[in-house]
Amino acid sequence: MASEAQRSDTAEPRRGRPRSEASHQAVLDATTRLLRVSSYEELTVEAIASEAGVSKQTIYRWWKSKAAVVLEVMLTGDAEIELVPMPSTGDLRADCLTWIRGMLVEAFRETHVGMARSLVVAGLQGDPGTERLLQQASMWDHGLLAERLREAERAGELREGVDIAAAASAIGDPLIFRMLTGSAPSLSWSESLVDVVVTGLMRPGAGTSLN
Amino acid sequence: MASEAQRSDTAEPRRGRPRSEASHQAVLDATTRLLRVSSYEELTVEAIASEAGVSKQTIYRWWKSKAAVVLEVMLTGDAEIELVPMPSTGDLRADCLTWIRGMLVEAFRETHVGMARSLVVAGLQGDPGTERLLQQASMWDHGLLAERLREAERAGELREGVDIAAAASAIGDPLIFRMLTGSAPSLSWSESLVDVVVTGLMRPGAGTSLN
Amino acid sequence: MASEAQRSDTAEPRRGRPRSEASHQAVLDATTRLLRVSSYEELTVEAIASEAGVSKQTIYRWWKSKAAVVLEVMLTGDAEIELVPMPSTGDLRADCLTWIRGMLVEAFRETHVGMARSLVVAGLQGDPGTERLLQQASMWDHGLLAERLREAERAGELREGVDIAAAASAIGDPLIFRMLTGSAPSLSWSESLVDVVVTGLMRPGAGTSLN
Amino acid sequence: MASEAQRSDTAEPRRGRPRSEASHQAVLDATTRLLRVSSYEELTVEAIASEAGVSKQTIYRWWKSKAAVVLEVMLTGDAEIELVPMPSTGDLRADCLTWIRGMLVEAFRETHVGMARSLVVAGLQGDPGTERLLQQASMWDHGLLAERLREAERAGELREGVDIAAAASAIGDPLIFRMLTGSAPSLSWSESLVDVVVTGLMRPGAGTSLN
DNA sequence: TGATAAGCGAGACGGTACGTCTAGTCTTAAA
DNA sequence: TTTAAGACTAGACGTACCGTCTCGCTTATCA
Repeated sequence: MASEAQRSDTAEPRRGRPRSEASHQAVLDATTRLLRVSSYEELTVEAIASEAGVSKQTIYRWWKSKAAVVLEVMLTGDAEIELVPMPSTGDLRADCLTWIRGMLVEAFRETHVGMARSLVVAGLQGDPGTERLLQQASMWDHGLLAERLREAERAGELREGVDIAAAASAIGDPLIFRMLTGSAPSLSWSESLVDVVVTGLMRPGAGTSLN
Repeated sequence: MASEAQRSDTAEPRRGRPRSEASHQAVLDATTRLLRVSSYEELTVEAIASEAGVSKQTIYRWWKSKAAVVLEVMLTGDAEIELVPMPSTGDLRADCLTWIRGMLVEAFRETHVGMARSLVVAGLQGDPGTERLLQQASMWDHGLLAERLREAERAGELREGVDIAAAASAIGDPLIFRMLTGSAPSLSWSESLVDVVVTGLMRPGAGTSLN
Repeated sequence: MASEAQRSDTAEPRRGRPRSEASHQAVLDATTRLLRVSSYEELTVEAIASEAGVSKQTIYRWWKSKAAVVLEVMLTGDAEIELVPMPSTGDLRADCLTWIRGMLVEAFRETHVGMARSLVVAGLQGDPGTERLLQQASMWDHGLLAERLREAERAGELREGVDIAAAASAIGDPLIFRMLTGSAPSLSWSESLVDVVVTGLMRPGAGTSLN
Repeated sequence: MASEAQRSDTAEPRRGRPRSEASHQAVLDATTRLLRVSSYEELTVEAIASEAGVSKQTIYRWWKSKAAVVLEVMLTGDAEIELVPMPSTGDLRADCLTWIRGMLVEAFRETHVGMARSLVVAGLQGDPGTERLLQQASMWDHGLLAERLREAERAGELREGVDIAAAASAIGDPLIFRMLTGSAPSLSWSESLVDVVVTGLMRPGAGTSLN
């Protein structure tokens, strides 16, 4: 990964020609561009090099595999998976429903599906290093969702002792999974998903059920 | 997929030498065997052919790619992903907790993780045909879980109008997802996941909360 | 070769379905037809079978290899390499010159060149059986040429003790060789070839030199 | 052919890693070695690569087919077809007879026969490029023979206007042809061949006939 | 100001696997 | 028993990428 070579924050001035930041960025850009039109499997290091106007050696000097390049693209947000904003009106159930309706439209766009697949395949290449990165992938954090849940927790709306991360996964992971298989769920399925989890989270009596 | 060529149920007598069922099965067996010790990436068609004592041509005659072979292995249950049995004691919450504790032990064995990864990678190869198969994969059905939920529904324990499939996904998909990334969740995380969803499913007052 | 299986002239009635002479001939015809438009290398047994409306097994039942089929086509004259007639006016030198001028036109047609090449390549496949056939190939006999020389010998025009076959080869082989390499010799080269050999053959004083 | 890529005598400095001359030579050597024990048909590109310690791609990078490799081996004399020396005692007839007696022994050795066959088969693969090379093959020049004939011509021993190349072919081509078919001619046949042609070449009265 | 040390694009290298092709054999049902 | 059909094993084909290794060149720091 690139970071390894840059970790010399204020260290010795590194003799020799310094790393070309232009080349570095060109590789990431080229990869992003290519992933928009091809799957991880179809993507080749040679194509990245050619598209970036960079030599293969330069890629291998800074990344140890194609998976590493793809993961850096993903994890540094170069591919910018546009997230739907999470509203905060005070009504947790309503906010989550608004959010998931937006996700159904946004997350199942072809480009995003392809990106998510690339990320997963790259992460599953069997290399322990990339695997670790996959686990950290911010994409799986369901960050905005978890944040909104924590807000509700602070407002005392939730039952005590529930695991916020687990609850966020209960809503977010099924969404991601259907994204990977390319089959967008129906609106009612999604709403029911949110309803069940939110109901299970909230203090009895607080808020209102969907039905 | 193999089934294409056999669809002539009662049709014309099929001239020429018939397909060798022995070879067909040998390929599936060999693939299963190899997948136990290597990842999808490491698996090669040549190795399958050699292990099965079959010529490469025979593989390509009946399957159009390595992904197709792997998917057939998975989807026909040749790889037999052993599921943890789902108890049915009458207490839905307790049954689900028992089940998920078993899954934490069983599903995160190295072999199962490898199989699940192979299935996903094979399904994400960008081919529309294999993609369709991935969506149908029985593995994602969370079959036993959904069945138990339906049983509770028939017993009138659940709130009305909830989508059983969505609820099963809320518990099952996070589990599969962590299986893919190779990071087994903690027991408390898993229990909280079950608790939230089951609570959200059940009629208020029915059953008891974990806390 | 086909002859092996036919030797039962008036023998036992041969049980079972009799050999299809039609298939036999169809194979030879198809081969001839295909060789007119493709080289020996490009010719495939499957193409012969398909063109002849015959199964591959039928071919292998009667011939032991592709080379054997091609050689039978050649050697039984099915491919009928049209020979230029050899005149016999009494003037050996003039007759030979007339003949070679005709050969320059006739033998270097694309079809004949292709056939000769196929014959040679088939014969050189390293199989002793086909090799023997190549040696016997009537094509190399320079039959008409040798016959005319013998006529001159009987007429007492030739020096004594010369080997007619060797002399025929001295004229014929260079012609065949240039046929194989696809480079037709010039008229003057050919005439000089004939002139030198005929001069060397004839009794001093008999006939007249070209120059 | 390899020469194509090297033609930049004094041209641009050739960027990138230069061609490995070691690999080039290793391929030619390996091919020569393999051809000594196997026919052209039996020779495979994979075997050449393996024997040369070179990758298949390197072979295909510089030669477009197996035929091209074999032809380069032949035409650059790497296979060194040992020629029998041509004496020059002043007596043309005697010299040619000495030469052909040597050829009968030397040229029909198994190795030479195999090489000649490989050269011919390689040249007859139907590719215009290799065909052209076949025509130029120095082997067919009958170089030493033609040279000796020209010496006699300069000495004024020959009739005027005869084509030396044609005469050399009249002796050399029949020899090559029998080499290809693997049937060594008899001594008397060979001597008669030489006698007829030399007699036809020489000025009447010069030299003496065999009989 | 030169020597030394990387980094760079280009592209050849040894490998490995791909998916296709053909040879020649084997197994059906029909004739 | 032979036929046409067609599946079978075996193995070479030529291509595509992989990840490594020179080249000649450029761009830096250090002496």
